[in-house]
Amino acid sequence: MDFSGESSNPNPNYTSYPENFDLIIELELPDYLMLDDEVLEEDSSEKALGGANENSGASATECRTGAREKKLDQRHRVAFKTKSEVDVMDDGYKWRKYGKKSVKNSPNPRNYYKCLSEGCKVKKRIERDRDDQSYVITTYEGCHNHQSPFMVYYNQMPPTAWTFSSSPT
DNA sequence: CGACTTTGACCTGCGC
DNA sequence: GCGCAGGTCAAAGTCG
Repeated sequence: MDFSGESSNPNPNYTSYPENFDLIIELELPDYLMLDDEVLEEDSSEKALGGANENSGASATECRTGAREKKLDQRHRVAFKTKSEVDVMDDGYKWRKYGKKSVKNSPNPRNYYKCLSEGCKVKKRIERDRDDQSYVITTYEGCHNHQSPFMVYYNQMPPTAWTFSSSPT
């Protein structure tokens, strides 16, 4: 599967999840299996941490850094599983690989990426499902402080130009 | 030559 | 305190 802008897009709606994607993916990507129970756990622990008010409506400006903030920020983590032959799917953001690590109990290495956008600290991890290697598990951590370049590109175009068809006509 | 990837070393958190 | 596992760094290598 190739999500790059110039090729056919399996689901054009996926471009709409830059900020609240933890919610939106579930609604817009029926082919994706949500694995974000970690996020739910963090939600439940929020009260114990003082009840910082930044639920699913949290904006990029509410991202935090630091020890306690880091824990809170994990609530901005979402994982989903996609059946794909390629490991890295182009989600419209620019990523730089910064690490690769073999994981215990998994024959497949885990790859680590950072968002290349200036000031954006979003990270993602990509690994193959150890039970079914035809699936790729992608975990996003943090929230972008900018729009997807892919989304900006389409925002600049008239709505009539929003054709995602790969038809050569 | 610049941008990006690779990969081994190092750091940190957690369980025992 | 120790060891293990996960996460990050940074130098070297690769590619366009």
